[in-house]
Amino acid sequence: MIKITLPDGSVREFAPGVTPMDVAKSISEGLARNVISASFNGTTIETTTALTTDGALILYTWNDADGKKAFWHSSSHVMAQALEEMYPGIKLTIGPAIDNGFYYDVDFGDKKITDADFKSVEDRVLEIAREKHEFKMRSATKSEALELYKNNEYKTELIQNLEDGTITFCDHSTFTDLCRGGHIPNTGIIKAMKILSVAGAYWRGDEKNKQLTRVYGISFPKQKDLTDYLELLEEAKRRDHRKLGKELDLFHFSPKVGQGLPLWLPKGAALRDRLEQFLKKAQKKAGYEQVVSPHIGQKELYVTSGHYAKYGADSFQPIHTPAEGEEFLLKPMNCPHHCEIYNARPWSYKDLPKRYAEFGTVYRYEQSGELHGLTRVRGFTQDDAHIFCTPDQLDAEFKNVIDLVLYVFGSLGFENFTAQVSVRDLNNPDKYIGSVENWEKAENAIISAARDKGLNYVIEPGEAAFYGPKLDFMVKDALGRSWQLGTIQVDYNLPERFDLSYKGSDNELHRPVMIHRAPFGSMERFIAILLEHTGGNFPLWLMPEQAIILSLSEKYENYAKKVSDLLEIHEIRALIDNRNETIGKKIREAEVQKLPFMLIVGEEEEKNGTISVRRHGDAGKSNETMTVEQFASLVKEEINKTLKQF
RNA sequence: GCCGGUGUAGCUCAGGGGUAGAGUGCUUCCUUGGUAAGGAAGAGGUCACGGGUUCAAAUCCCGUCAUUGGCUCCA
Repeated sequence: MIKITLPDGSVREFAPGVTPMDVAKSISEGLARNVISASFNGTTIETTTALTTDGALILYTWNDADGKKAFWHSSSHVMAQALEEMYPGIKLTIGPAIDNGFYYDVDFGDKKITDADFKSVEDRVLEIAREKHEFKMRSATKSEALELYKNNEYKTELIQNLEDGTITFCDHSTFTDLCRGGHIPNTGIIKAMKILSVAGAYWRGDEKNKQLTRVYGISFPKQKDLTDYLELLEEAKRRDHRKLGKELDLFHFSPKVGQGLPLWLPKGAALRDRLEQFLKKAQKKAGYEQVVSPHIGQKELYVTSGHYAKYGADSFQPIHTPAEGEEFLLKPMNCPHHCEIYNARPWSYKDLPKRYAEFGTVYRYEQSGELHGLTRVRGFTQDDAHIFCTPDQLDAEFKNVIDLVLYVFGSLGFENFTAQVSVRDLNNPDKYIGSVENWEKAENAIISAARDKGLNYVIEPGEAAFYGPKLDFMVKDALGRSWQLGTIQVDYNLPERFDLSYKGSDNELHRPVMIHRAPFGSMERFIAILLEHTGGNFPLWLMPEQAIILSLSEKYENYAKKVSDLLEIHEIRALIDNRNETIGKKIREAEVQKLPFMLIVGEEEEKNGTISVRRHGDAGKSNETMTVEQFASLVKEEINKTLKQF
């Protein structure tokens, strides 16, 4: 008897020799439709594999990550088959599943695939899918495998690196591929498939190698899922911060100024300023002190910090200076400057921690192909701070920073986030500087802080910065996309390099520990992500303009002004639209501009001393008439819902 | 940096070897309105830049720049 664990957690028994599809067919109809893969003792089982040992068989459904992976990996085989049929002579390399779909890297030789060809490939994939070919795994010897791929240097290279006896193929229909496994039972489950894009990708990710064509696809068990997915992509396009930034007049790029150097327009600058004031206020309460440092520093500064050796001359932006033997660089980070601020005088343990904060603009020469809107730029402002503390204070300081980050996220409506603890890659010790003991101390401090604060965290080996481990906050936006925002990093290295010290109670000099932290990360990136998360409908407290007064005609101009003055007393930011346009048009434009409140004033309102309040997005609803005072308390109440005291 | 796409009016975009197009915005006039576009007239472009092919280039070819989808990178 074989015990089967069903996706709902219940267990059933089956005779030896059943296939996952047999299992699927024998259980409830609804469940059977959802079963797309199965695994036995953690190993994915192919349809032809007979189950002969007792144990728990887990059936994957579309809702499991592993199920999706098997589904998409199988889809990539079918796509490869279609491509091989349609473009004879091409060389297949690898075709894995990714977070959203799958790709296949193909050497098209002298052939080319373009957008116009996608449809016919998709059609062929679905045609093959409908024929319900089973995916069957089989073992092969190394020499067999090499023989099959004698004309494909990529697969040959892969096979050379495999142990004899571990080589397996997967067959379906007329197609065979070198494959580790992890498939759905048959192609028939693939009901919808789309090629999303093609892009260049280096063989094995190495830019010295030949560039292949990466064909990206996605597939689903239902047509509706594909439609929904494409709709999500459309929504993402509508929320693209580059598009919204233009529509809402927030920022602009000028080729004359240079690539990756954003210009902040008045509204965008106001938004930034509001965010900065918000954080400064919280930081003041948390005991931070603002400092200011210049935009450039001597090359020597970065030689001392170790960044120069680590990143190389090419990633710094030098500036021309009069020839006095000095060499200046635009600062790519604020930490060395802050270290020197700390060094301005000697400190006692009684003075620590020192918390230096600065909205510091930094410049990094990012590769041109990397630049992307505001999320990847060459000049940006970090909401940086460096905390210098005694080793004893590290734990408490780290936790304080976590509290600050959580406060920031809460006030801006990011509720869905996880924490990532980035630690060393133990197999690659040369990548890091600093002593092993210090690294261990720092890593343990971060992990215990994350645990004690009840964060939902994962540990990622190999993701640490070269000078220390870090805790990054990964935020999920309204569309479910994950972004890295705030970061907190422990650093035992820079205090050493800059010879930072404090006098302890034992009258001896000691080395402080340094924490780098940036809740927003960078103003540019944060605003970009906030734009995409909110679709431009920022929290009310942050909105550059919270309301707009729409006069019904020019006759009510004076009353509109009166309302505006009253709003100012209540500290509500409002615009007036007195233009000679119809009220419908003014409303439409205010809606497009995403103004939270539209205050309509006409004859009736003037007579009663009231305003008619329309909320953004309230199409077709009847609107409330109230006094300015009532409106002001409504706004305050709304703001207090998101913007808490720190 | 590498591979592909794109670059036409402030914005969104059509067109295309032989007077440059639309919608919207802008200006002026009419209209003075009740919850997502009132009407009319007008101004506005070296078709990214440089070179080549051609009787003729915005259109075809090459290069540059910018931008965009990826790859590599991300202190």
